[in-house]
Amino acid sequence: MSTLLDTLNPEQRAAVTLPHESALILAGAGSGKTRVLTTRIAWLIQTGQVSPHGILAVTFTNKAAKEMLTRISAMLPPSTSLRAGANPRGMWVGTFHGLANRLLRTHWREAGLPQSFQILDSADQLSAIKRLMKALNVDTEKYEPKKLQWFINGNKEAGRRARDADAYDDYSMRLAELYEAYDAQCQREGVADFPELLLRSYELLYRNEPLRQHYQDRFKHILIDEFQDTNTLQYRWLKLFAGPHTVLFAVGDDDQSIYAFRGANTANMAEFEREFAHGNVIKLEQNYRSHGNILTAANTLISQNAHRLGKNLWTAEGEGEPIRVFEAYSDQDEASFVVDEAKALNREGVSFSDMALLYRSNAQSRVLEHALFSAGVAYRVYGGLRFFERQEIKHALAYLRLMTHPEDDGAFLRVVNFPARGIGARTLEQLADTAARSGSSLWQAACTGSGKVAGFAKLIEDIKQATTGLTLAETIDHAIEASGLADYYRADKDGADRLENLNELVNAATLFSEESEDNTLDAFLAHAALEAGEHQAGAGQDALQLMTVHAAKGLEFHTVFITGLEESLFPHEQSAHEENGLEEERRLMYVAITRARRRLYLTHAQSRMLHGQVRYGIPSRFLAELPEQVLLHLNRRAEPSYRSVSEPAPRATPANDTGYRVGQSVAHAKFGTGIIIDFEGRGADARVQVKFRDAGTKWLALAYAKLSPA
DNA sequence: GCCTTTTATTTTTTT
DNA sequence: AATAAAAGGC
Repeated sequence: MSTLLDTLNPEQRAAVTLPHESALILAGAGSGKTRVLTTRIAWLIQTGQVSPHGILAVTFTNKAAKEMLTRISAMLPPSTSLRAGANPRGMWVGTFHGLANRLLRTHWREAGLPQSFQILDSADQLSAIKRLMKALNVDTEKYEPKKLQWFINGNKEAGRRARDADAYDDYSMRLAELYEAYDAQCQREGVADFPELLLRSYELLYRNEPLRQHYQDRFKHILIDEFQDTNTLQYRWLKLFAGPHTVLFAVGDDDQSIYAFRGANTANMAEFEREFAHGNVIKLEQNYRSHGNILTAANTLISQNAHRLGKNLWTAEGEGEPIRVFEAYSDQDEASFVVDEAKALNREGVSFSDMALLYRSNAQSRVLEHALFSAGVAYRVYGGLRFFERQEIKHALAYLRLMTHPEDDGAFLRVVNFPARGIGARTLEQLADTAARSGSSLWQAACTGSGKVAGFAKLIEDIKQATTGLTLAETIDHAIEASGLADYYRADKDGADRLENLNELVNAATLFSEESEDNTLDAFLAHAALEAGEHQAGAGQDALQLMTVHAAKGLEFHTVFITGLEESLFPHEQSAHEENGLEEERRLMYVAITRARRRLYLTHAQSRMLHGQVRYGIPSRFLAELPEQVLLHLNRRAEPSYRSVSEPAPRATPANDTGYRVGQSVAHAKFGTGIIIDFEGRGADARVQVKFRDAGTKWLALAYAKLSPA
């Protein structure tokens, strides 16, 4: 027992062994947050205060859930061991969405869903919305499908159905109407989008007293990780599980709240303190991860946010190395710098898997990947194009969905004519009419019809017949062949990759059957929707880790490269239009910095390929917000020293008599500093377009504007 | 009705 | 740059 607690500091120990009352743990980055959470679970079980059956632990990502299970089972004696994925002792550990799904699968009847209801991911949801708008003849110029999706999800995440939605003018009232129609369509087709999983299970427990009583009695302890990321609905969801005797243990860090864009509400922390913790708040401020300079940088940066609960991390470690700042000539130059440094570090003994290459948005990984590939450095990309979101996989999944749940019109439309079987727009219109008139699904209309459409229905039926009794993997394999998907991609000259991915899907199914206790097709389809990014080939190898800053939360590395530190990229220009957008970007930067244990690189490029053209950027304001004494500027030079061999020397700027060139930093008496992004005319007529750090982008006549090189 | 070419649009972050 | 929607030819 004591061994569990031996290595904890006093605050951590206090948190782990808190008596039987709810508490809020404010845990800074690297303060042992996950450790405290998992140790508390192990401690509760070992001291016999609760059986695993009575524990509910909620996380946000699948990665975190897996990590938690692994750590808990390592702390408990083998007899109590918990297989990853399965939970023989009945502990509930998972993401909000995963647990909501579990609840709805168990109580589908009470929740008013078909047993085989399907889950729509964001892309599925958007196409369902487009389909709806088309059927209702909505002007998609005036009402953009994306806007409607945003409206629906925003309302659901706030716990509001269409009738309660914020509607104050004609426009939003129309949106609310469409929201209602969308929900009706989903209900008709027996599908649920992500926020629906939560809202539906919330309503289930809210309305069904015996059921609520059952779960409130069952779960004695509820533990929540990353509490700052909960949205209004998730918080209310949690509260339904909490009976009068339930102990809630919430761990969070307001400085790491980076999901406001999907409804996360940091006010939940204050609310929780008032409603449950009653001043029972423990701060974990000792950081065990990073050296001093890295922490100083992080603290200084985050202190510039106005909205904070307040907290300052400290470390017992020394200052460590300075933070290295590198200004690259171009994005390619930046990439080769990173590759060179990573290789050098690797030679010094740091494994590639202990280095992370972070960026603000997924699109930035391309150039980096290219440089790594050319240099022969193994790397692994997290997120980005997710496996289960590839079109060939989506097609295959659509066939599988039709087999188990034929009312899924979205799946039907996706593959009814893919591969092509002579069923065109005209035919489908007629089919949709028939279906609408009889209030049935496209599938039912197809079955009663004749010709090619009926042939398609028969094809699905045949596949279903032929696969009864087969294993999950065999079923999927057969469906891929019989549907004609495999042949289609075999005939396609660019189809080799896609064929391979389809093969990989069969492998994923095999793996899933081995690991999961429920190996039905429905369970696999839910898994595909909920864990779209978890399946990635190439694990286990010593590879450099590439991911967005968002994806890096909760992880740590010996060395971290933060790339693309330019205005409008990081902070992202979109954030300027959002309320408190800049503060969220700063928290994001804070998260990025605090991922590093020993060494941190911050890089930015003068020019970058963006939207298909070269753009000139100015250094991110976040660089200026860091204390100069912890920084080491690796270069301050005009010429690139790092350039890949394949890349041609930078184009010489056309000779002109002005002494200025595109890409150059300049200072203006009134507008401050900026960078020249375009040039026009010569001599006395010469004008330059300058992107200023604070004053926006302006055209200036060189003869009048008093510019000076900066 | 199918398939290729052109045109437009888009790009934040995730369950 | 890359992809989706639209248009045009077969």
